[in-house]
Amino acid sequence: MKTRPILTVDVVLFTVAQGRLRLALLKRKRAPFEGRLALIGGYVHPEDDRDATGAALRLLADKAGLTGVFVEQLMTFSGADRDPRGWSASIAYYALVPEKDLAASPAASDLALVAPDDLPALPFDHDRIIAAALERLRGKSAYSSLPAFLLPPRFTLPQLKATYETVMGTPLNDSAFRRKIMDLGIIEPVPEAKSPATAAQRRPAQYYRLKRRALTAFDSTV
Amino acid sequence: MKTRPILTVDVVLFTVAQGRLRLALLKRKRAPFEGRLALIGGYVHPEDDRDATGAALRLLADKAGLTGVFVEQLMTFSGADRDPRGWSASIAYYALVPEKDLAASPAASDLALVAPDDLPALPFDHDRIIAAALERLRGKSAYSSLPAFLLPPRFTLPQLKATYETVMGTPLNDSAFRRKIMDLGIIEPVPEAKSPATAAQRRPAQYYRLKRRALTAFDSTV
DNA sequence: ACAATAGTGTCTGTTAGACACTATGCC
DNA sequence: GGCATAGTGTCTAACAGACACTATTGT
Repeated sequence: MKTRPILTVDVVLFTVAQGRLRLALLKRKRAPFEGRLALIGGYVHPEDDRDATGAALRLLADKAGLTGVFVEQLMTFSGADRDPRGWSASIAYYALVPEKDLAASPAASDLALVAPDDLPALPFDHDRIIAAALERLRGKSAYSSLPAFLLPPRFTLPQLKATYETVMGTPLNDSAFRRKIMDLGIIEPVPEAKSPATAAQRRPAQYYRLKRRALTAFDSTV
Repeated sequence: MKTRPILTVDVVLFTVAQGRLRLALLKRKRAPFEGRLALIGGYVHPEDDRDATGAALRLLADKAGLTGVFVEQLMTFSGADRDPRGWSASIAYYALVPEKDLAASPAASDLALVAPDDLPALPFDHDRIIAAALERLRGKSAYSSLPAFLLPPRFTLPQLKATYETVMGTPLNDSAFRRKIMDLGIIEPVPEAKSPATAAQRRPAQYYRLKRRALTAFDSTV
């Protein structure tokens, strides 16, 4: 048999930090493009990985020190020219992680958090992968609970609204947002749980959480 | 280096025939599952294929005798268990083709046209791939011109409406359909072109066509 | 009482569905 | 003129944005 194509996985890891949507890049430790910032990626390990999603989760654990992250397959980028090593296919994923989880990771210091507008020049076709991930994240956020995965397990509606606004880049109407999010039926109030009141935020807010289904990583068909 | 995973491409080829949505399956000519009906698929050929989309188009040309088909990447199915040959990844595509093109293909007699409700037992995880393709086709049809690729280059609005209804499986409101399709701005009337009137269809209908952009195969990011 | 944010109720403009209506061709 | 399908106009109900209003806390 002739040599098979290279098969890799790349993960676009999103978070919201300092009020902006950012993605985590990592300095490559090996050739090609050693030392350059790039997406979190690596080879599929057929012995270790149950499937490509498993490979994505392993990469997030090994290289970013993260477990229990939301990941979803984006699409596969392939071709003869995208990798100097030869014909390759990269199964791309995007992942959403709360800022605190990132900060608490043992690998936090390795990660460069950059806003999509401030991307450096990236190796391979990682700029195309990021563009596709952004488009998917924004498109899907409009009618799903996606941005909630950028928040801690318990969050208030004002926090959730702010996260949607950060992801989408547009301000939202308050009452319309509440109506829509409740109609979607994807979150539920946490009984008896209100956010602490502070000097700045007088009235406490009700805590909500995503309704039970995969709070952990999962792979959806859409 | 350890052995690399198997990389294949599979295509879910849709058409509308006898008023129903159908997909084309092909008898496998090689092991594993020789002689069984399955999706149109095969190995990626790094020497021949520019990228995975190129491989999908090559497979459609070689195995189904079709060129100029609309194809779009669906997602990639991977894992240790889906193929008896070992850890594999299949980059799945779906394709839309007018019934007449299929009938005119030299390979027409090789293709089995089956409705999604009447699928035989399929090898690999082809049932999952088909389920995902159906969900994508239906989901995306609601707000795009996708179903138009199931029709000839020139079509009437009643034909287009019937195709949407066949794909979605639900009846549509006539005037709302016209409004929406015109608002989307994806089709335009063919000047001076009306369908012939018949005994059954007294009044001729205006022909429309998709507005110029990729009428040929293309690969979109969403 | 007041400041500050959380949360609700209501008005209004836009849009999608229902459906009656008109238009065009062949017999 | 009648029939069959193409295509349009209009009424209405559902929904999203705007925004004023009430609610709840700490000082």
